[in-house]
Amino acid sequence: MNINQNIKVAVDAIVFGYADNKLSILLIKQKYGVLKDKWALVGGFVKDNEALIDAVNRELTEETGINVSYLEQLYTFGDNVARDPRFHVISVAYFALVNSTSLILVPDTDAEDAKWFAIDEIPELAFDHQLIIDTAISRLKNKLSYQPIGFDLLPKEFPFSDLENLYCTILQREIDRRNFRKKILSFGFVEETKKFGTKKNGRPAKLFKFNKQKYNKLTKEGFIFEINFA
Amino acid sequence: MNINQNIKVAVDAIVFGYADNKLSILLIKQKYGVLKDKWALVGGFVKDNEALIDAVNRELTEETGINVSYLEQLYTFGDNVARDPRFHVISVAYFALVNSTSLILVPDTDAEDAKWFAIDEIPELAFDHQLIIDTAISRLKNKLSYQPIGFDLLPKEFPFSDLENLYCTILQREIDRRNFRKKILSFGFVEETKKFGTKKNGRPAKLFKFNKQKYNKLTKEGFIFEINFA
DNA sequence: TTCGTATGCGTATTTTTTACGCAAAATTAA
DNA sequence: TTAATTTTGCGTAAAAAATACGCATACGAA
Repeated sequence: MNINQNIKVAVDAIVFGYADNKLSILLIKQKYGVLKDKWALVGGFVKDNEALIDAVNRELTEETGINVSYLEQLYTFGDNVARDPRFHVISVAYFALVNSTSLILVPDTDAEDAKWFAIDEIPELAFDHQLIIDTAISRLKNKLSYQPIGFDLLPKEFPFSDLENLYCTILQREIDRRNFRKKILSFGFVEETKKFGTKKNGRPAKLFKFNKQKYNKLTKEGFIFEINFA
Repeated sequence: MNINQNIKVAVDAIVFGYADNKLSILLIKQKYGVLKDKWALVGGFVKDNEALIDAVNRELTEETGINVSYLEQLYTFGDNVARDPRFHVISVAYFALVNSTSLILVPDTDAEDAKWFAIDEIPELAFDHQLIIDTAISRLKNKLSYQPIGFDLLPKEFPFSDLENLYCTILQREIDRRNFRKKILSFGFVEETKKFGTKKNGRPAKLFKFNKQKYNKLTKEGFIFEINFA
């Protein structure tokens, strides 16, 4: 069998972070090529005999040095054959979350500039990266309701109000504080610690933590995570 | 920028059909190459400057001549770099449904042999195609509960018991006939026709049909499809 | 006619969701 | 110091949805 095919394979990562009641995405300023000075997603070409997931992790390390707490394949973009003006490239996009204590960026490793952009302040992007981001946001919104990924955007220990605000912010709707708390606690895998958070005013809040082992155990027993508030 | 990359891009389609209370997948017998006589998914290499979705549709037409009623991207398999023994190939897998009136196969177009295999009678497959199928079945099970794709596996008009059995078969659990009917009908987009189905015994059943326009309209108004029975 | 089988409609019970009142513990303003 | 303000934490009642199940109906077959 003789195959003559000249399509390049890239990976891109949409890295989400959450801080100060805002959802942000990590972007890289291109330093070379026709796209110099344009912002783009973390990503690059896959190497020969390199697994896709290894390629993403490599790019994440090389370009940002950041440690993601969640990573999954999002979608493969390859219906617009002219998405890259240079040649035919398909991009396997990945969806990543980092917890808010890891939000500080290390100095650039690869002579590139990485920066967080709030979701509603994304600059003009290279390629079809805005489409990719829109897809990722949509996935994040959906997943939040049937998978406990919100915890991957928070520090290990957090006050309940932070979790609640995270849901409000990302889902863009109001939530009844008391019912939300009741529901989450009824699951049994969010446990209180003995610590208290320090806030400017108001009653000090107990800090809680997500017990992943317990969540996994419950899941194996048939528990299905689901949060829906009208 | 100079890129030297030698990765091939393929597409594969997992085509589901439903008949006689059984879920089946369409497979193709390989006639050439090292994998001669092995069964494989519908698929092949993407052409230069060909959109991924066009490649899938082309392969579906060339290899099966079948008309799918639902098609979506499933997942891109590229973590096992040796999944194809010949060279580095990543495969963008698609998930397809055909309604049971289109289940009859046309004579082979491309000197290839296509055949339906019940989900529990899949033969040994080429490449990592069993893994791809497992992923697809898992997706089908999930989607069935939050998207009305069951209708894409049935003929235009069907008795309620067929829909109910489809859910039982795919989700592999019992459903209360009466509650299931009540719930589906409460949605408002499954309408009764004046026709009656002909069965061997028992009371003749009204035929129903899925009104897609109505479903789309409700969805735009905020309706969210969901079926969950314990 | 009677029996077996599958359809079609209804109602009661349980569980979950939703709405919302209010005390407690802190900071800030008076 | 005291009162006002803010945020947390707990509870209870009403509304809605899920579940369980009874039973008449309509056909073919014995």
